[in-house]
Amino acid sequence: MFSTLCPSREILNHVTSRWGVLVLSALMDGTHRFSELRRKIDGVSEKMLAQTLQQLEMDGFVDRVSYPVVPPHVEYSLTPLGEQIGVQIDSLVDWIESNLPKIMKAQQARQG
Amino acid sequence: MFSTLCPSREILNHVTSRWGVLVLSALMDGTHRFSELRRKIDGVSEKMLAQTLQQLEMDGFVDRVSYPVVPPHVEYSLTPLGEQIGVQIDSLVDWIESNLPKIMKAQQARQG
DNA sequence: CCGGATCCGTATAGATACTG
DNA sequence: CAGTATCTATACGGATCCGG
Repeated sequence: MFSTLCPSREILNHVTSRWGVLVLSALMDGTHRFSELRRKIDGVSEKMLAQTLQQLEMDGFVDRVSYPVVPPHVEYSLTPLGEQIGVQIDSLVDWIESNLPKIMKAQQARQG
Repeated sequence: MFSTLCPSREILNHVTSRWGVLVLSALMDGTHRFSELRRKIDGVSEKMLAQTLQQLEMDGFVDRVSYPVVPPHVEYSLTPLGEQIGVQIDSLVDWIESNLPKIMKAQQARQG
């Protein structure tokens, strides 16, 4: 188990953050604009989306391309590194979705 | 993309929480006592460890066995469901660890 | 003594309103 | 449209207490 404040921990915290997971998963479908991501990721605020995208960009997982037009046009996509970690994330998300019935049933059994 | 406050989101938040990831990963090595986990997971406070273990227990990923002796003896282990999701988590953690050099280099390149 | 529960202060996550 | 500024909520750590 690696130690506090080491780089791995920072990366892990960014990637597994509440919105980091969903952003990476969303970008697995391809390039998206800011507002597209905002609509696609239910419940995310503008601030958290911007912040999460900046973190993932600094970590080298997300590529940001800004076109100098008005109104602004910015496109986000995964870098090769981002696609690789996106596979891991999607695997986790898919596992939860497909095993949700089992999980719920296990929760219920524990209640009784 | 599933919506806010749906069960999948809750599970995902627990599992990918700051300490949830590390607890699941630690328990992949087998049964641990509370204090063992506390030592193994660098930087976790007693409060957050207890809280995280309770969440994961309620979700059906962690099994808690308390022996009525003095001093108290409590053992934590993964349920079958927990082991399955632990595999996903470990896969993610391992990927980050083994790709850390690449990630750091990508970060550096972005700085220059 | 171990495994928590509880209270409190602070740091960060988060929503809302505003700007270029 | 794509963000920032400002404000509020909650996550978190630390100290303390407690029951077995």
